Amino acid sequence: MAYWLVKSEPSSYAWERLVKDGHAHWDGVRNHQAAANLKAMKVGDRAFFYHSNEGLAVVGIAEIAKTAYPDPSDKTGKFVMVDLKPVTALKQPVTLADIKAEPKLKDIALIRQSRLSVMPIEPAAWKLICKMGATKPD
DNA sequence: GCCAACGTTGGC
DNA sequence: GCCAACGTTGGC
Repeated sequence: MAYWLVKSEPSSYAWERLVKDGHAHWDGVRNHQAAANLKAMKVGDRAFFYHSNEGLAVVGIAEIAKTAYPDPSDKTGKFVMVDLKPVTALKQPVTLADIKAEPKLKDIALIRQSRLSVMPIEPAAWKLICKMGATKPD
């Protein structure tokens, strides 16, 4: 199983809405690196759900419910989307400040490539962030 | 609201 | 194919 982190602005699609809906279409990605990460996702992979712009924290864990398929909102036909479903909220959100304050996490893509919206997470970093969020890794 | 990072576009 | 201009993202 692989681990990922996906970003969303709460004003466009918040964690609470994913929980309420029970699933989400992760569309709208228009960055090739992010799209490549989407294509590498497999059903059952886990992804941290990060709130950007507002909140600035990892708030929950989602699971990949469907692998990449063409994004109908993309007229060029080059980009893809996946489906997500909620697994659990973190008992305690892990903020960007918390992550920056942890030396072991200083090299994760969330910090190194601040604009990337879909990124892989190392298993060690996954476990650590779960621990910081007082939540079991699986 | 500002600005840094960075991807994309278009002129040459 | 280079590079300046411009647009977008996201932290502060």
